[in-house]
Parts: sequence; structure tokens; C-alpha cells
Amino acid sequence: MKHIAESTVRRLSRYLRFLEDFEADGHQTISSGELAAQGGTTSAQVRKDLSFFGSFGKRGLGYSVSELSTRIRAILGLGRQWKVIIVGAGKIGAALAQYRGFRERGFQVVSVYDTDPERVGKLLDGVAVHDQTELEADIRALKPDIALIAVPDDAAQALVDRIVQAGVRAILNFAPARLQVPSHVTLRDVNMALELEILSYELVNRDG
Amino acid sequence: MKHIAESTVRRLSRYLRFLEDFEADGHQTISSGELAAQGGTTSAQVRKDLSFFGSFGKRGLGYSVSELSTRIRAILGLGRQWKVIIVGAGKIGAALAQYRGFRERGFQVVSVYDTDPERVGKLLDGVAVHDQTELEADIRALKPDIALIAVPDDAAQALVDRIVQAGVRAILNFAPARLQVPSHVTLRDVNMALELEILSYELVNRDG
DNA sequence: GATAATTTGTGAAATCATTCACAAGCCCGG
DNA sequence: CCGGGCTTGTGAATGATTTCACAAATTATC
Repeated sequence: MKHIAESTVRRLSRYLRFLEDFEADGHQTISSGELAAQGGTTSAQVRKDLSFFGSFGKRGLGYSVSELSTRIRAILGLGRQWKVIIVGAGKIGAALAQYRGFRERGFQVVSVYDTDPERVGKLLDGVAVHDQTELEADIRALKPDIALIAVPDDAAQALVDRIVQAGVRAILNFAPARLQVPSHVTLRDVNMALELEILSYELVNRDG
Repeated sequence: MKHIAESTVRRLSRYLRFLEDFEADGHQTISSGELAAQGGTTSAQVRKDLSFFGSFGKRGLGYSVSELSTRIRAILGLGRQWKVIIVGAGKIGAALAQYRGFRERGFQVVSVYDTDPERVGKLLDGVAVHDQTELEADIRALKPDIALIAVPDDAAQALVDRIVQAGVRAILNFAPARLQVPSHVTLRDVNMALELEILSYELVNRDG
């Protein structure tokens, strides 16, 4: 298939969230315009986004809410449970381990790792913190799909190398470091200080 | 000035981080190619990004590391301290309040708010959690520049309305809700479940 | 001081993403 | 079963961003 822009995938995820609410409200169908109003975009954009994956609507009527939800869920790969490990049980790692939004969307935190003996053995929302030396054995046994990195930035690359070596193919990195991964591994960064810097730029450069 | 793409601002922030490391290592000058290699982009992209703001380099030589740092810091508005409040002292809010990366980059957390009496009065890294009823008075007194929203999604819009009304002009939202703000306010979203969904998409649709 | 080796700054070209605009399809009322 | 009213799906047009490619400027070398 032709390459799909990240912005398109991002919007699909937003459409899905709204479709679920809309379905819970008992609605049967929805038009691209209604979906657009919610997603902060245009009806043409909604239709174009969906058109990359097929044609799911009925002319004159719109989209079946339940069918479209199902289709988008399939496109995003959300028809299943994904197993997630979290490396680093500091403030950020612990908050992520206990974040409700993940489980609700099918991401199950199966294990957490740290090096600090104070933290190892603790439970975070029912999931035990393990010693980082157990990473490789656990990855081979549990076969997690995704690893979240929440360690200090100078420790991040070495850990990512171990995790990739052990077979994880998707990483979400919260450390403010530029990590290298082989091309078969997908890496995404969440950098909160950088988001604040963009706000800073906007505050200084907007209007006057 | 012509509108600058967000992707450009994002890259400038990355260049700056590397320039600071590079300066600490004692280097005097740097070429667009060296900067590009680190930032995961191309030398032409680096030069184009900088060209929107002026011409800071010397042909044949490159850029003065310290001058370029200073220039980018000025462009991003990082020559000063920004005051930040955090609304919501749950897991995410508390982790953000204690996150080192913010202060290091000039973002000072001046106050945290919650409704839960269990949390009000506690100290998070030296900053007290206040009752949410004090928001308006505090904003008028402290004049924070940026608000971080870390409350449940069904509480987020009402709080943002109050914060905007009280005069805050930049918001970083961690709640998985689509918030409305007037056009003079800048809003950015950080949605961690959405980042995982993009990884999910990649895992399902990459190669085979 | 002339020449070779670099590296910037920037129009032009290419690529990528969004918006437009409209034919085609579908529902509904009569 | 026909015509009016909607709404989709999609090429074409526009707009935005990235990459190319090269003249101009500077340093290093002999």
C-alpha cells in the first residue's frame, strides 16, 4: 500500500475516539462533516483520510458508526491486546504504569523494570517492578510488543540496545535523548520539555 | 514575519540541545552537516531552518557554536524564566511537578492545584498543592505564563475556561480531550495513548 | 597573492499534504 | 418509480515543506 502520512493516522485515532462516544449515545450514522467538526478538521479531509483504506460510507447518508469504528480499529491494529513493558520506575515510569488510558485502549502493562533496589519489588497498580537484569529473559518469555523508556537520558541508549536485541520492535521514548534503532524497529519520542519550548516560541512570536 | 512551520521550531529546539552539549565539549564552530547528522536531518534542512530567522554562519567555516546557541535561544524565547502552573496533582500531574527537565530548560513550576483534600497541602519537589478554588486569585497574583492540564478528561474543559478567563495564554494539555480555547490562546496536546496507537498502526502495517 | 577546499545562503525543483469542486450514488416522499 | 436533496469518493488544484544545486564567501595552503 501507498505510504500513509502520520498526520492521517493521528486523525484516524481521533475520529475513533469520537465515534465511540457517538455510538454510546445511540447514533447509527454519522457524516464526514460531523466527524470533521469534532476532530477540528474539514469534511474533505475526513473523506480523504478514509479513502486511503477503502470506501466505507454510503452516499447521501454518511457512515455507519459501528462499522466505521470497527474499520478504523482494524486499520490501527486495535482489535487485540498489546503487551507493554515500562523501563524505569521513577516518577514518569510509575505514572505511566498506573495510567488508566492505556488499558482502556488495549495496551496492557505486563512488567516494569528499574535498577534501584528501593523500587524493585514494589507493585504499581498490580504490576511488579523487576530488576533490570531480568529484562532479556522476561522479554523472551513475555514477548511484549512495545517498550516505554522512562529512564535518565544517559542510560537510555544502552537500554534500548538491549531491548531491541531481545526482540522488541516498537519503542516509545520519554527520555530527552536522540536514540538510534535499527530500521526494523519503530521509535517515537515524547519530549515534554520540547512541547513547552514550542509554547515558549508561540508566546514570544505570536502577534506582538 | 512569514509563518514558521511547527516542524521547523521543533528542529530548532533539537539543534539547541545538541549545540549546548557541543559547546560543553569545547568546540568553537559547527557546520550545518554536523548539526544535521545529530538532529536526524540534512544539512540543507538545517540551513533552510536557520535562514528563516537570519544568516548566522560564515561561508567556508560554519557557525559559531556559542553565537548560534544564543540566537536559537532568543528565537525560541528561552532567554528568560517561564512560570508554569500545573492543574491536577494525580499521578501525571505529580510526575510533571517533579520533572527535572522543566527547570533545567527555564520552566519554573510555581504552583500546583487539585480538588482532592488528600492532596491539597502536600509538597511536590518543594511546590505546594493548592485547592482548585484558589486558581483565579493565584493566576492574577502570580501571572503564570503556561498552564499544564493533568486532570480527568471530563473536568478539563471547565478548568481550561477558568484558566483562560483568568489570563493564561498558553496551555499544554495531557487530558485525552479535545479542548476549545479562544484564538489568542495557544493550546498543545500531549496524548500518550494516541502515541501508542500510532505504534500499533506501525506494527500492523509495516512490512508484513 | 593566487589557488584549492570548504561551507553558507537561497532560488528553483520536487515531493508531500490539504482543499476544492463536482459527478455519482443513495434515501425519501409522493 | 421519479425527482429533489444529501453526502460520498476522488481527480485536479492549491499550498506547504523538503531537497537540490550552485554562486558567493571564507579559510587554508603553497
